[in-house]
Amino acid sequence: MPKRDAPARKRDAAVRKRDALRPTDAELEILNVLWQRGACTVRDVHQAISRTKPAVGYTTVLKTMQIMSEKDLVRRDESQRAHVYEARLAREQTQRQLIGDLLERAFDGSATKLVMQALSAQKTSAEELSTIREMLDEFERGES
Amino acid sequence: MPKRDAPARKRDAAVRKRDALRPTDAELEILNVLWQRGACTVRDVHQAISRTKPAVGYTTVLKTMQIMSEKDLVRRDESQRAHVYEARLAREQTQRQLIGDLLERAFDGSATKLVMQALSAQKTSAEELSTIREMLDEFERGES
DNA sequence: CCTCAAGTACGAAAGTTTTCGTTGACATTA
DNA sequence: TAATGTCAACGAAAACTTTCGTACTTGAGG
Repeated sequence: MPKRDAPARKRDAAVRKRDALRPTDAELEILNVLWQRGACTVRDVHQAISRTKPAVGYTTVLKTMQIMSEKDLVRRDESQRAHVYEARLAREQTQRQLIGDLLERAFDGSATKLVMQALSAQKTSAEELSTIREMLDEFERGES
Repeated sequence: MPKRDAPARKRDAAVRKRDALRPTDAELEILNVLWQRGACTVRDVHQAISRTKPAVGYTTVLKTMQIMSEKDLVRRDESQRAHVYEARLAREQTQRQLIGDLLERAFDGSATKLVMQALSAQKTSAEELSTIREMLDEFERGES
């Protein structure tokens, strides 16, 4: 008869805590606001999101930000009545994490392939191409 | 009393059908096998995955592949007893889709920023850098 | 002190993803 | 043909995500 006993599968909250949590879509949307505007209250974030995305309730944003606080994706300053939230990681750090993740999951770890697809995913302008070229120069000086 | 009435939220399966579904983690793992080995039976995929990832049941893989078939992520040939599955999209297409998605969600649409983080996400070797440089040359010739 | 507005906290529901046990159909072979 | 093995289908549980209603708390004005 079916009855698997308490699988205790997957990462549990405690384990998850510090190991490079991948933000979900809704979380990333909130992080984008925090990165753009710096430390914010829930109301700030809610209003910012409402501008582009019409219908999402205040408490939905609040709840999500509370969860993000538990996951340690954001830091919360409770000294004021309206708590102030701040992204724990810099945007670039999270971006690298997301890319690293995608690299592993879909590109077999090959940054070259990823860059190649990134450039063909959308037409890249001449200026962008030369920006990237300069970047490569710097990388070559810095690393190898 | 709390009781929101049948929100019918989110994309429903029918709507989702054709519009560039983002494969989930488990789905992507299966797609990786299909891209690498071509058309496969469930058993093939299960064995391939078992090699790197120890404990995931056969029926789990089967069910996931059935769902992928419903979502049209894979095509299924039922003419044999052991159905044969094949990725519907080429690897590169899916990669571009995933990148496009990430670009929007976390990079404000800037491919340049993404490339920059991709290169710093992992140390890129000199050979890789020159490969990318060649790629840029081609792009410049081809496009602008 | 009382009320009102602005906040947070709580909990639950619905949606989505991942997991797998069980069943029954169909082959192979002893 | 009966036993054994392989497979797809089904259904459901558990984890994860998103959503929001409701209740409680607190500070400001009256």
